Formats: sequence, C-alpha cells, structure tokens
Amino acid sequence: MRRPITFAVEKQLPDSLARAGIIQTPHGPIKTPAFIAVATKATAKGLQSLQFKDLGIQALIANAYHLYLTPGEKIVEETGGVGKFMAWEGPTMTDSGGFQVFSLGVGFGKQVSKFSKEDVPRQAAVAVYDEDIATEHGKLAIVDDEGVTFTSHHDGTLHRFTPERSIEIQHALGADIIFAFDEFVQPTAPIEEQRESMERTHRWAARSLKAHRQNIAKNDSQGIYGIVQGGRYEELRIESAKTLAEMDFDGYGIGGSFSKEDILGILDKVNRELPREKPRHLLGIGEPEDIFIGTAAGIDTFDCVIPTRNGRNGTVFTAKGKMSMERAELARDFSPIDAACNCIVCRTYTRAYIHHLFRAKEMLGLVLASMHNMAFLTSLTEKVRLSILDGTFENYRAEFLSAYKR
RNA sequence: UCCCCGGUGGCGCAAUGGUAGCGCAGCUCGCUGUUAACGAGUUGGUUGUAGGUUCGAAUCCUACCCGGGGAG
Repeated sequence: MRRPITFAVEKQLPDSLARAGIIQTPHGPIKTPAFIAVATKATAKGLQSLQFKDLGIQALIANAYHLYLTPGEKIVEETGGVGKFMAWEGPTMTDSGGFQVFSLGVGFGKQVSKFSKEDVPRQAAVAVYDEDIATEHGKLAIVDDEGVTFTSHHDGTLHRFTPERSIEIQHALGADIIFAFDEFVQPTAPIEEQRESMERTHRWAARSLKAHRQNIAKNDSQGIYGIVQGGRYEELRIESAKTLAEMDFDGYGIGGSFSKEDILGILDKVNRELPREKPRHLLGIGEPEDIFIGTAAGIDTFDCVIPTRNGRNGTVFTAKGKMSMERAELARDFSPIDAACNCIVCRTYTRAYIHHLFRAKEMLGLVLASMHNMAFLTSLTEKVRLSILDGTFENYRAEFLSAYKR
C-alpha cells in the first residue's frame, strides 16, 4: 500500500546529517529543507493565500486546537479542508493542539516559553495541571492518562482532548500531514516530570497512530507524524526517538523544549535514532541560525511564527541581521529593507516608506514586513537546500552567519 | 476697561504648602509547534515672568505677560 506521504532523499551530505529531499503529499511536493508557514487559525497573519507562492511558501501548518474552537472543525470540513478553506492549493499540515492546551490553559498569563531562561520565575513556566494555579485565573488544564480537560481561552467553556479526539479533529481539518497528540511540559521541569510526560506522550502517540490507521479513508489521504519529546535531557530525547522510531509514523516532529545552547547537540543525536527514510520536522523553531543548526542536524522541515510575528512587531530580517523598522535612522533611508533580497517588497518599497507606515500605524507596514520576513526565511531555506545539492552547505553556512551576526 | 478660568517635560493632563507624577509622542530592546498590529525598558520639566510670605512654594500673596470665556 502506498502511503499518502512519501519522502525521497535527493542528496545526503557525507559528513553530516544534512540532506535535501522531496516530501510528496496529495497536494504536491515539498522540497526540503523547507520553511513551513504558520497559519494557526487558517491564516498566515497578514499574508494572502494569493501571495504565498511569490513568497516562496511551499506548505502551511494550521492548528487543531484553534480551528476546533473557531470556527469549529466541521465548518472547515464542509468547505473541503483547511487548504480549500483558505484558498490554498498546496500542501498543508495541522498541529495536534497539545502545545496549545497547555500554553493557553494553565500557562496563560504566566509567560510560558519553550526556551528555558534563567530570569523566568519558577512558577511562571508552569505548564501542567496545578489546579490551584489554574483556577486562580479561571484557566484550567488537567491532564490524566486518557487525555486533557481544559477551558477555552475564548469563553471559559470546558473541553476535552484525547489523542483520538485530536486525530478526529485533524481528520476533519483534512491536512496532508497531521501530528500525534503530545504533551508539553515546561523546559525547566525536573527530569522525573519530563520522563513522566514523555512516557505519556509515547502512549498517546501509539493511540494517535492507531486512531489514524483505523480510519481507512483518512489513512489513505493524510499522513501522520509522531512527536519526539524529552525536554532538555539527552537520554530522554534519545529514548523518545527510539520509542517513536519503532512506531510506523510517516514522519517525525521534534517538539517541546530546548535551551538554545544545547539544541544542536541533542538534535543530531535524536535524528540519528529516527528512520533515515522518513522526514523530520522541527516544531516551532526557525530563526535563521536555527535553520542552519537544524539542517546540519538532519531536520527536513521547519515551522515558526517568527517571520509574521516579528514582521507585525516591526522587526525585519536582513542578510546583516535583524533590524527594527521603527528606528529613527530609517526615516530617510531610501534603500530596500535588504539590498540582497529580491522579494517583491524589497523590489518595490523603501525602508523610509515602510518606516513611515509603522510610525503612522498603517496596517500595510505590518503586511509588508511580514511578507519580506516570510520571503527571507523561505529563500534562506531554499538556498540551504541548493547548497546541500551542490555540496557547498558548510561554505554557505559560514558565509551567511558571518554577515548575519548583528 | 472690568470680572472669571487657566498657564506644569513635544502634546494632553495629575499633584493645593514639604523640594513634580501619568498617558501619548520620542528613544532603545525583546518576540521561536501565535489568545501577540504585542510586550518591556528609557530620555525629557529650575511648574509663564519678576518679586514676596514661609524652615519649606507648582501650590499662598502682589504685579506683569500669554491663552480662553463673560460683562460693557
């Protein structure tokens, strides 16, 4: 039986895990390494579907939790799936909602970060079921082995996700690639807590996989990725990768928490445990430096909110590093955002104009910055891909990073 | 001409006797499986002018200047 999602490695670098390949989906190919645009609520904030191709977007990732709450997965299903819903013909993914249930439930207002930071107060990163803390601000997320009960961040209503329910929702949403329902705990959680959470994630992975394979029609049109957890602990990460590798997923997501410093060290060890012939997706990470680190460690696809979020918030990427479009010195800068960039924004508008739009709080500024950032990340990832294909990856990496350091 | 109200950092305001705060603007920074067009930090003031009362004045008194309103 031919699976809906297949992966072919075109080129594997000899002394590295870096590789270039093609993921085939029912809605077309994804040439990897690839930067997947985040479209949580069926919109890549600020960008029109019509523009996606021009911005180098190959595929999108939407979110089961958000679309379940609004507008509801049934409505998306009735329109023909999340891609159709948002007028996008290409490949799509959906995240399972595991991350959101925690970060929006108990964690809301508590400054949850995937990255461990020393200055975050201990209780600030609580991401799991402390009922006292939860009810303190009316939020709730209680985990049991069956699933998780939580309140909607919209109206406080009570909901329950199980691995089976998450898969059912993702079936309705109809993306080409769906993700197993996983659990997320704070990066600073002690190893015992991480282990417990990881083992629960493994059980949920098996159930997610089973729920998917049992639905013949959906199994025929959608692929499913398992999610590696284990926090910042190398032994847990490796164990998680080994455990999931034995399950017959169509690909693997690397989720959860890292500290920026040890992401590389852990990542390539994790990927060595995963089946070479299956695609690997690094969930939610995608600063330019991360693309190189991830690729070198064997990651095939990335997704990240950073191009659109930073764009909306006035920060743009350039070959020489990040830059705030609101800086006073740009008032009379009539050059493009990035002279080395040939995206439509850089070919059309000046820094002075976009600076003005931000100062004037005109929404076009947010849109243009988001467009450029998206084009920057997809183009960077494509260049990474080409450099792998022609064997110049390490050169390109060194060249880019030396110019990029700000 | 007289009467009333008001003059506080770029703008809008607060502080009525104890040595001036806030919002916005400005400046800078941060955002990594998006409740985020968000969040954080920060520079600016001899309080219209000149005197006086007081241990001490943005606050009270006098004069003048400026703005707004009213009377004539």
